[in-house]
Amino acid sequence: MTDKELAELLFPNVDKTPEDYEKIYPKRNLKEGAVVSRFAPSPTGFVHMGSLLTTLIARKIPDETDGVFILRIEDTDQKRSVENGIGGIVDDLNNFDIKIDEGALGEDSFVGDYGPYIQSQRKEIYECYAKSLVERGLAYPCFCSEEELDETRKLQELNKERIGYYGSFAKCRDLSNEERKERILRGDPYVIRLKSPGVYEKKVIFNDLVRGKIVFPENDLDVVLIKSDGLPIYHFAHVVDDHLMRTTHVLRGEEWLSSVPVHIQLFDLLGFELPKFAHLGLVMKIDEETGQKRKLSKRKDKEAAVSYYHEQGIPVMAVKLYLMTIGNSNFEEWLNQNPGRDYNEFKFDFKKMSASGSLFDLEKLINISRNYISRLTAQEVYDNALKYYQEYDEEFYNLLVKYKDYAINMFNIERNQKKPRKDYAKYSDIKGYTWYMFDELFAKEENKKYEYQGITDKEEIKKILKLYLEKYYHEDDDEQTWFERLKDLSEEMGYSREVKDYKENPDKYKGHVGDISMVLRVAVTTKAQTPNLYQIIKLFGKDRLEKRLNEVILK
RNA sequence: GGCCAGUUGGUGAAGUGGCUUAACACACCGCCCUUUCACGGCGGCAUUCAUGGAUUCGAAUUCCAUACUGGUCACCA
Repeated sequence: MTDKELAELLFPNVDKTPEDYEKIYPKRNLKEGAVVSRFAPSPTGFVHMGSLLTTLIARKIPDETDGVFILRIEDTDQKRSVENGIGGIVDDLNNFDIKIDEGALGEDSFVGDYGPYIQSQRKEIYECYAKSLVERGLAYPCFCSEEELDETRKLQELNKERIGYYGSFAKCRDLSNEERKERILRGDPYVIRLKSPGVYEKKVIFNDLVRGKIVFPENDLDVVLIKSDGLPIYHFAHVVDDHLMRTTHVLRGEEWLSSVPVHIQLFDLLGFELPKFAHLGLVMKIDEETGQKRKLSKRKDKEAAVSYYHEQGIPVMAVKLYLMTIGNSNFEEWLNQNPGRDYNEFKFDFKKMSASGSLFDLEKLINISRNYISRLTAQEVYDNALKYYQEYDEEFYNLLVKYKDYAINMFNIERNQKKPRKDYAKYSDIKGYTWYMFDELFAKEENKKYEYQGITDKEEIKKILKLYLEKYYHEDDDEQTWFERLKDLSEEMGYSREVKDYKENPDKYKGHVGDISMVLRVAVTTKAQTPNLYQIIKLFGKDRLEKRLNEVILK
C-alpha cells in the first residue's frame, strides 16, 4: 500500500488540494512593508492583561504600515471553550476600542476574505494539508494510547532521557502501511503525527524581533498534528492559518518560544514562507502566598481580566497608556514630552521592547490614570462618569443626570489651570469625593460625620458660623475679597489674620485663619479635605449655603 | 532532569567599551509653598549593574563559568 493510498484512506472526504487553497487565499495585495498581524485567543470569554498588551501592539503595527489586523479564534480544544466565549472576547476588544480589520464577529459571523476565522470551522483545510503530508510520507497515523505514552515518558524520566515521541520511542512511526490500514479499518482510534525529519544534533537559527538571534536544536519530535477528535493541534493550525491568512508578523507570548523549532519545520515542510516572530515578555506578578514572581493568572488574579478595569472605572485609555509604557521603554518619555497626544502618533519599535517579563504595577497604572483624567475637560469627565455610574450606581447616576450643569461645574473646580487638580484616579472615586455636593446624599444621616479639626468646641463653631452668615458672607465676592473677609472674621473672633503670626506668637491668638476656614469647610461639606472652598461655596449659592450652616448652628 | 530565555534601587526601566561619581518615571521619605487636600518646587533614595573569572589603558556594556528567576517538554492553547 502506498502512502498516497493511505492518505486517501485517512482522508476520503478531502476534495481540495493545497494548490486550490493557494488560489482561494491569494497573496495579499498590500503596499510594501505592510504588516499583517493577528490576535488568536481561545474562546475563554475574556481577554487577559498580557494578551491585551500583545493585541495592542498587534493592532498598532498594521495601523502604522497600512496593514491588516485579524481576530482568529482558536477553539480546537473543547475544554478551553466557554459558553459565549467569543462574545466575551469581542466585547473586551470593543471596550478597549481595538478594532479588527478581519475576523470573527461572533459565533457564526465574520468579516474578511480569508475566513472562516474560527478554527473549528476550518477543519477541512487542516485535513487537506495533513493529507498532503501523509501522501509525501511526512505524517502517519499513531495508535498509541494515553497509557502507553505515559509509560514511555516515565521510562524516559527514569533513564534520564529526553522526553517525547521520537526515534525508537516513536512506536508507530515505522508501522507498515498494511498494518496501519488494518488497524484503521478495525476502528482503532488514532492521531496523525508528523514524521519529523529533524536531527536533534543540528541547530535551527531564527531571528526573534525582540530577542534577536536564537539557536535551538532541530525538532525531532513526531508531534501530533491532528487529534483523535479530528481537530488540529495548535502547532499545526497556527502554521496553516497564518500562512493562508498571509500573516507577516506573529506576535505572541514568550511561552511559545520553545515551540518555534516545530513551527519552523512545519512551515518548511509545507513549503510556506516563514513569517517574522516576536515573542513578548510575560506580564508577571508577585504571588502573595509564596512571594515568588509568576505569570499573571486568569484564575487567581482579578486584575488579569481586562474587564476588571472596566468595572473599576479605570479609563480605557489609561490602561492602554500603561501597557504602552510597559511595551516600549521610550514611550513614557515621549508621552511626557507630548502630553495629551494620541498614543497612535508614537512610533512603535520592537527593539525598545523588554525581553524580560515585567511585574504588573497597579500603582503605576493608577498614576497614569490620575494624570489622564486630570487632562480631560469637565464635560469629558462628566460623560465618562455618567457611563460608569449608569452601569454601577443608579442613585448617583440619577443625580448626575438631574444636576447635569451643576455637576459639570463641579468637575471644573481647579481643572482649568496649567496643573489641574488630580484627585480622581478612576471614575469610581468620584462619588466618594463629591457626594456632599449633592443635597440628596448630604441629607442622609449616616453621612453626617463632621470631621472638625483644630476648633472642636461646639459653641465656638456655632459662633463662628453665625457671625460669618450675618456679617462676612457676601454672595458676589470674588475669591480675594472672600478670603479677606475671612481674615476680618478671624480677627474679630481673636484669631490671627495670617498663619505666620499665630505661629510666631501662639499666645496672642486663639488660632489662625486656617482654623476658621476649616470650621467653614467642615460645616459645609463634613470633610476636612476638599477642593477649593471658595469655589464650592460659589457653586452652592446663598440659599444652600445658609441651609447647611444653619444645620450646624441650630443643632 | 533536558532545552530556551532573562537577570541594572521597592517597581517599570535608560544604557550597545570612555560623555555614567548609572537618565527618566512610579512608590517612599524629608523640607518649602499653602486657609484643608491636591498641585507645584527643592532634596534624599543603586559608589553600583546576580556572582566569580577573563579580555582591555578602561566594562553595566565583550567572552567564559556558576547561581537564581521564568518559560517549555500534552491527543491545552
